Amino acid sequence: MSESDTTREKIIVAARERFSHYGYPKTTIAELAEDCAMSPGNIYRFFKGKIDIAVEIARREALSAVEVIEAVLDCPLRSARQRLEEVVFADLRYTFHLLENQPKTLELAQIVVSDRPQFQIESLRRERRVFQRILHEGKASGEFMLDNVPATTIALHAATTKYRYAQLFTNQTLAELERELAHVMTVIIRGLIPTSEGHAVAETQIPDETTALSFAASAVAAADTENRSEKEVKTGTEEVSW
Amino acid sequence: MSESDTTREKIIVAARERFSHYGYPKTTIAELAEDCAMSPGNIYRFFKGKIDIAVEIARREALSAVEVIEAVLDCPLRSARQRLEEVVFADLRYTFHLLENQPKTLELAQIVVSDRPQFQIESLRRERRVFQRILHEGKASGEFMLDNVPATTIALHAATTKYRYAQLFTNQTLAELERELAHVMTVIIRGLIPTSEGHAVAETQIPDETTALSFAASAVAAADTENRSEKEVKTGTEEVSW
DNA sequence: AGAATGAACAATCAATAAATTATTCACTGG
DNA sequence: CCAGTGAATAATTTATTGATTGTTCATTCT
Repeated sequence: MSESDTTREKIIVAARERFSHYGYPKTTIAELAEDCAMSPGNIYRFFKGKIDIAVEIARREALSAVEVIEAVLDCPLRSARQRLEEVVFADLRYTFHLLENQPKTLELAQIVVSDRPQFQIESLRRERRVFQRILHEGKASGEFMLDNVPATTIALHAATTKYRYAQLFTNQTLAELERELAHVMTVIIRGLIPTSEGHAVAETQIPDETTALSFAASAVAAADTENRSEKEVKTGTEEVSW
Repeated sequence: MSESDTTREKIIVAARERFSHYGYPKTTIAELAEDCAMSPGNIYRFFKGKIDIAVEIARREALSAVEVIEAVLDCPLRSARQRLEEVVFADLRYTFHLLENQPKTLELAQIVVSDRPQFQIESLRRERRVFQRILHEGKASGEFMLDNVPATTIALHAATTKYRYAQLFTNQTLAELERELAHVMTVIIRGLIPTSEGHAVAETQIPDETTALSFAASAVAAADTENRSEKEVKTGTEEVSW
């Protein structure tokens, strides 16, 4: 068992080297086999296919990334607020530098996610757990006030989406993103800190789809028909924010 | 002038029809010319190139989308909070349905943005103006408390990034996204509503890059070398959230 | 003159062929 | 039996070519 484990490791090491140097697509099984001084066929005794080697590498690196973020929790910081801020900024900086310095890593991740969607879901879940732990501790200590820890965790995670792998969404600089994130965190933290008189602010209810927008849509439609002669169906608008 | 203007409109109408039916790439200038009963060369008296026709169409649709959102403001809603919620949910639903029903529209937008990055920046800016107006009104009426309207606008807009063209980032259903967005808005609104004793919660400061993370990174590095024999440089992690 | 043409040229795309690669499996040596 | 092989095959990628398309411009209407 130990024997075949080290062989497997040898393959992973060789693959990591080649993937990060030349990229996943340009690395061939034959090359990996040669690096490990074995035949191509033998690789398949350890991995079901080429993609599975990439999945294993990605899985390990995702785990170690969360470890980096989690380590912030062990650092002697004074408040839950500070922990939260540190973790979020660490995420921004870590992923920003990653995309900046290791483009092949992004490529690998995209390939893995594109035919193992579950991979992404699990990675995000792991990350959320870190958030949840901070919120939980903050609530227990009375520093934060929230009625629903899991829901707030999801909210926090979603609201900071733009600051994970930010270059996928924007071409702002890291400094600009940091300034922006500080503003986002200011609002969020204010929403978590308890008020002097228990919290009075009710939750947001999902508005009815027909309430305001249908009013708005019909108003615009009316304005539209005034000065346009086209008879085609309204197809909507564009502009993208990825 | 009026003559050449209607010719230009004729081209736009023909292009919109073809683009939405067959897509931008599969529509040829020769076809547009035929639709307009003119020669291919004549198109170039009205547009510098094929892409500029797409830009004009996208520009108009982006403007009319903001009109739809803006119309929410004219609807008789009671509070700034409600306006904010309506606008954000309208955005989610509008863009969600757009991607669901009009895939060609997304394609067009991506093509336009990919060689006119400025287009996206301006579209986002227009959208942010709607947010800013609501925040400004809410502040004036005393319903919201914020020291810095432009900064809070940016924060609000950034925190809701995931809910514009959500399918680009996730494959959650609309209902799931709505539930999530409600949580996000709950936290944000709580951060905007004034406390009984003027606001005491200080802004988030951008943490020093070295403070917690360097501590964390070295801790993990130490743990790593314990049980791994690879000598390669740490290349970071993956997992993507688009 | 201004408006429009359509042949000409360069750039891009699609189709196909050629080469490379992933994967399998009957086989070998220990 | 187990670790490993490498030639055979299936799948994918790359290269090549021919056709299509975007764009220009000298020329023709009106």
